[in-house]
Amino acid sequence: MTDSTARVSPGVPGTRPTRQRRAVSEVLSSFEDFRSAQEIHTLLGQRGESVGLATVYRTLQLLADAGEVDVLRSEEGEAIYRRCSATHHHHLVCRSCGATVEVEGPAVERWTAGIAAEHGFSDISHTLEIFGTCPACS
Amino acid sequence: MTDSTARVSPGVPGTRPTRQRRAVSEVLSSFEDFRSAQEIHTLLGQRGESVGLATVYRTLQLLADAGEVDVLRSEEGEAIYRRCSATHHHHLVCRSCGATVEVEGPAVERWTAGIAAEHGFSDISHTLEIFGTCPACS
DNA sequence: AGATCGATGAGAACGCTTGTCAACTCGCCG
DNA sequence: CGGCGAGTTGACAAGCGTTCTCATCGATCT
Ligand SMILES: [Zn+2]
Ligand SMILES: [Zn+2]
Ligand SMILES: [Zn+2]
Ligand SMILES: [Zn+2]
Repeated sequence: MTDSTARVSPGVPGTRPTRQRRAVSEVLSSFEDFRSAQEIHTLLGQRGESVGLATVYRTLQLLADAGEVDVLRSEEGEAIYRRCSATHHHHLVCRSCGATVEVEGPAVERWTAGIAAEHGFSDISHTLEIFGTCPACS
Repeated sequence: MTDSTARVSPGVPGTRPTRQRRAVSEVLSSFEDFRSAQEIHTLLGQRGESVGLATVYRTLQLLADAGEVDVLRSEEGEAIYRRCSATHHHHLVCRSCGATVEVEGPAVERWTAGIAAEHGFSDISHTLEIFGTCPACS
């Protein structure tokens, strides 16, 4: 406390760059579509960069908390992950091939906020995903 | 087959009116909020209308397939159910007590359709749910 | 009533996710 | 450079929601 230097990074959990974290991060960067934790775990094994399943889950959670990946639930309830741009957005996903397009819409953001306020709800979050068949798959 | 009377109900699976199915249906009608299958199972027990957990799941699936209940996933991935109106709508759900408001918005419907068309996607569906804290829970 | 076939319930099985904990690593300091 | 300490890892077990299995029950039709 009396120390003048404010070291932030070291000493703070979840900040150490390890082989495993880099590997997970790289795999995420190499895909455009949403993938489950288990798929990522398998892919890592195939690449020869074996990483424990628990570590994959932990790393994905870190990345999600840091806002570096988007998490959403497949219709079966499985969590799927994808590296996304930092700003708030939603997704247009192809049901057949998984291709994903990030979409934005100030109008929708305003609408949800308005609806929530109108009913006195606070601390709002929302999910909005669009599913369809992409041109290539039609 | 050569019989002229077209009997639909008998012989078709998932159509027999039993005590258990009526019980589940009634419990659903007595609540305004989304509830998990397990909560419904517990509630049935408390009412003295004990129903097996597997049967609760089966019945909820039947009702969902028939469009009589809406199913959505809580943020933790659990499936939650609620008897809803027949027309297309979305939900404003309290994270803490489960209180639910059905909301509609032609603007949003138009927006999603527009985005999808813009990217050449066809056969569109969408999910849109708003989560927050209701006035009573603030 | 008897036959038929869907429906039920108890428990096992399943798949995804999280917890446990000893061994390990990275970064730091002497 | 070697040791120290806190964060990190991995194998495994445990947790949880959901589905499956199968013997038994019961609704409907004859
Ligand atoms: Zn496609
Ligand atoms: Zn949004
Ligand atoms: Zn509430
Ligand atoms: Zn809609």
